[in-house]
Amino acid sequence: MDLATLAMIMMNKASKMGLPAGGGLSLFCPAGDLGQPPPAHMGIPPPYQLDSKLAAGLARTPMYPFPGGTYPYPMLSPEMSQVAASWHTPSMYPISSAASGFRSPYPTSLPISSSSLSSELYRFSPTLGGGLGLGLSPALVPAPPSKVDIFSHHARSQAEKSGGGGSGEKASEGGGGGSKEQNKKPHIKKPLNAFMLYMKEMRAKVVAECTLKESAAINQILGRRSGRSRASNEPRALGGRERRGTPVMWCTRVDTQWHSLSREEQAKYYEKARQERQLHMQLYPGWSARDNYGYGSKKKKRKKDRGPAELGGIGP
DNA sequence: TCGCCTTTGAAGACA
DNA sequence: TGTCTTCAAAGGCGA
Repeated sequence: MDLATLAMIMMNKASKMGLPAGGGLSLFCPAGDLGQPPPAHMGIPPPYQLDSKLAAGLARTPMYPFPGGTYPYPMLSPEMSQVAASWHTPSMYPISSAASGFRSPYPTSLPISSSSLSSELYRFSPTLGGGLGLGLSPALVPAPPSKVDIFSHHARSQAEKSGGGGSGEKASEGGGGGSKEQNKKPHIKKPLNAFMLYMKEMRAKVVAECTLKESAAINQILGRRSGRSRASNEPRALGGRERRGTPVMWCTRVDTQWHSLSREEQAKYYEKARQERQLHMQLYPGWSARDNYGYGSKKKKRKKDRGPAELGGIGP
């Protein structure tokens, strides 16, 4: 990526930051002059990924506005910023799996080794977020954290994985109680998948066009498959809402279904999701989706418990 | 205040 | 290997 391209991305991002979410999505532009949504990395709101409670504590932390980023990407060094920006060039994936030591299912091309990541990146491990100036620009951080701090999250994660160190942090730190552990260990959220990224972009549009607020209804609109559950646009009640007597009217004012997107359009989001995963892996090496299993030990979705009728039996 | 609702996709767990 | 489960976002709403 040349400097001009990079500058353009940054300028676009900057301009988008002031726009309402979903703004500029030509797909719904009244003028309809473009007919193509903007690149997927253009319209995502500012980064946010940590648990909201934690995010509140980090609210004052300057974050690198990674285009389309979902995580609280810290203010990276100029070098890392360029790397992050360059990830938006197709086929440029910065991870050197051999060097970094964590899985990398994707081809790599950028010459980033573990040394180039070094503390510049690892210092932003969420473990450090509490008191070590997470996200502060390097210029504002008087002294880099110790090596132990830098790798604490990674080390702990690895220990937990290997089973060594005994049930890892959950047992040693949590002491059997999940809440205490959560207070100590920031909750690193999963990277968003393609559909989630798409939903994030389109939500505002659906809210505006359909005057809907309920996320369940919005998600249903965005994710519905044509012919899957309904042949027409008659009002439909959500499962739960139906039980509660609150039918959700089907919105016909926008055509926002994920499945109605062209392959190219969907590919943008898949690509973006892939970049998100790559960045997530770099920011939180050693993190595993398993780490979030049972987070809060309350959200237990049990789709299997739902009746087949609720499941639709109308899947693809 | 907590958890459900709803969607797709990624990834871990398990048989 | 295939299937199942959980979790990501989001905000309203019932318990």
